[in-house]
Amino acid sequence: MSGRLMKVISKSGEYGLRALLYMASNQKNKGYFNIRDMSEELDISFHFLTKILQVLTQKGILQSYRGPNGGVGFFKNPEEITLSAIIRALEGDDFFDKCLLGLPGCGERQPCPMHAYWMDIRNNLKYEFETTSLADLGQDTREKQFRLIA
Amino acid sequence: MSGRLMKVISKSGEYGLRALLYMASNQKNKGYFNIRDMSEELDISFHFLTKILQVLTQKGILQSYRGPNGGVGFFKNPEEITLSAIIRALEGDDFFDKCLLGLPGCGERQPCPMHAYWMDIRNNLKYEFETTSLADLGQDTREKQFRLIA
DNA sequence: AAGATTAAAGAGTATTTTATCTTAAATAAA
DNA sequence: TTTATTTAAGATAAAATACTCTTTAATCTT
Repeated sequence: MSGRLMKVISKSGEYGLRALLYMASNQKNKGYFNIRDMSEELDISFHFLTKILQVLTQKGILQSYRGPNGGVGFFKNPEEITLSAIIRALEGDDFFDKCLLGLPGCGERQPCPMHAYWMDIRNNLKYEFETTSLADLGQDTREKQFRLIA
Repeated sequence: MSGRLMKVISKSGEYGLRALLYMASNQKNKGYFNIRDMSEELDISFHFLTKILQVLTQKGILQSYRGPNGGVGFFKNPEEITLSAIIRALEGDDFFDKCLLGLPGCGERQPCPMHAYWMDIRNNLKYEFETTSLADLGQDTREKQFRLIA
């Protein structure tokens, strides 16, 4: 029962977010990011990362190009990509609506004991995530040289 | 990549918390709660629940008794059991200290891009969980007849 | 057009989490 | 002291998540 940690997001979520932060903080105006290079830079399994970025492409956050000098690039402008959109793409659309106790259909009509309490916290988190853009985080990462690897 | 939800706590965490809320909202001044009965009442696998409650006993939140009319009861007064203590017992002691990106050793000295931002959110959550007692939640549950089952 | 490069897709493996089943140990009651 | 009851503990199974490997499709270069 120990060893588990506040795992708000899955490994896929962690890796996807790290990749996006990497891309946003290494703004190149043209061209695509090579996934192999990124996987080595970030020390993430290449195939696994590929699949995660695929999802982000399917969700309309990234676009991809095959062939020599191919890779992935932003489809939307990082200014318009919220942390919320990223997390929802990677973790599921109902990410911010889940009951703390895991009860299905928990809500105003049939609340669990934690409902009102947890909703406040959740909504706060939701607001924070909705008002933070990838561009902001990327700029911070670049300027303050924040680390993206262990 | 869909179907995953904001899983702040594991199934063990959900079940353990639900059981504690059940106990706190069914205050009997003497005697122990029978685990079999609770497992049926809450629709949680008996053996799994037993193991979870075992952990809460080992962590000094509950006490247990074997044999006829045995069961589990509070070791500490629910007034003095914080939500924080419960979550930490069930999810690990470092629950509120984990990096959103999963980077080991993330902190002031070597922050990830999310560190300051996430720390604020985490600390807020931590504060909320530390200032909420099981007795309060249990009283609410009883008075407002909140549900603990699907 | 042929070959090289790169992401997409699918199948397969490993690890972790969740759940079950069996046996042991403690306690109580007859 | 025997039997019934109940939690503890350990072994096993199933499901979910994380990761790897192989093949395919798109694109570029020559």
